[in-house]
Amino acid sequence: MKIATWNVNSLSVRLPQVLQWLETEPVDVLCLQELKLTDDKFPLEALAQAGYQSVSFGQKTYNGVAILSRHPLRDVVRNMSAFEDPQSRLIAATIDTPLGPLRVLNGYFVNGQAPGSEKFEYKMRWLDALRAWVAAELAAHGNVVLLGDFNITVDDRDTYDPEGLRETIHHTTEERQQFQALLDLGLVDAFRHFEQPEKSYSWWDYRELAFRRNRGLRIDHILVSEALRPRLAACTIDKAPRRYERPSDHAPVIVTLA
DNA sequence: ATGACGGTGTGGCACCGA
Repeated sequence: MKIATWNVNSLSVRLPQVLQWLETEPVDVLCLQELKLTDDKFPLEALAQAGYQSVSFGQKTYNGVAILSRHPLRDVVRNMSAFEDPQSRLIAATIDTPLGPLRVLNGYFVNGQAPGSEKFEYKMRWLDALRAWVAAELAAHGNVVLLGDFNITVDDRDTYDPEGLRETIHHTTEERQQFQALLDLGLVDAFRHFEQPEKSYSWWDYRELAFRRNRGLRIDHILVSEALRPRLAACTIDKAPRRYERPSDHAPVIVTLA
C-alpha cells in the first residue's frame, strides 16, 4: 500500500501533472499541499474519474490541502480546533485501507520567511499547537501517518549547502527541535528508516537551474507512528514529475506499507 | 545581489514561496 505527499504549487495549474503522475504511480492515498484554490474550484470530478475520492480544505491564492484516496475516507478534520487560523494548512481523515484503518494527517507547514520575523513566530506557534494536536491524534488512533510539506530540513544531509545555509530559514535549530519533538511523540521518519542515496531532496528552486544542478532541500516528509514501523517497506522521492512540463518545484515522496 | 523563477491577483506591477 502506497501513500504519497506532493506540494503541487497550485492545483489549477498542476491538475494535468497530478493525473499524469497517478497514471504511472497509482498510489492508494495522495496528500496534496498548496492547492491555491477554494473548495468550489476543487477538481472533484476529474479525480473521481481517475479513481480517487477527495476531501479538500482550500483557500484563495495561498495554502490549501487535500487528501485523495482509492479507499473510503471518514472522520475528516480541517485545521486544529484549539488553534484559530485563517490559513488552510491541515486536513486529516481516517482511511479504511486493506491494512486496516489509517489516520492520515496532511499538513502544509508554515514557511516562516526568516528567523526573527513575525512569520517565523507564527511558524513556532503553529508547530507548538501541531505537537499537541498530533499527540491527541496518536492517543486516539494507533496507525497514524503525519505527512506533508514541513518546510524544515531535518539535518545537514537534507540541504545542498549545510554550511552556507546554517541557521537560515528551514535550517534553524528551533525548527529542527520542533521536528525532533514530533518524532519524540512516537513517530518515525520513514525516509531515514531506509538507506538512501546521498543528496536526496524533495524541493528545488525554479531559479538558477537548481534542479539540474541538484541544489535542493528535503523538506517534504512522511512520519509514521511506532505501530506502523514494522510495516515500513520503502520510502522514496520520485523526481520524475520535476521534469514534467510546467512542473511543481516539489517532487512527490512515497511510502510503501506492507 | 534587495537578483534569478513561477503562481496569484490584479495590473502595467507587488507579494509570496523556500
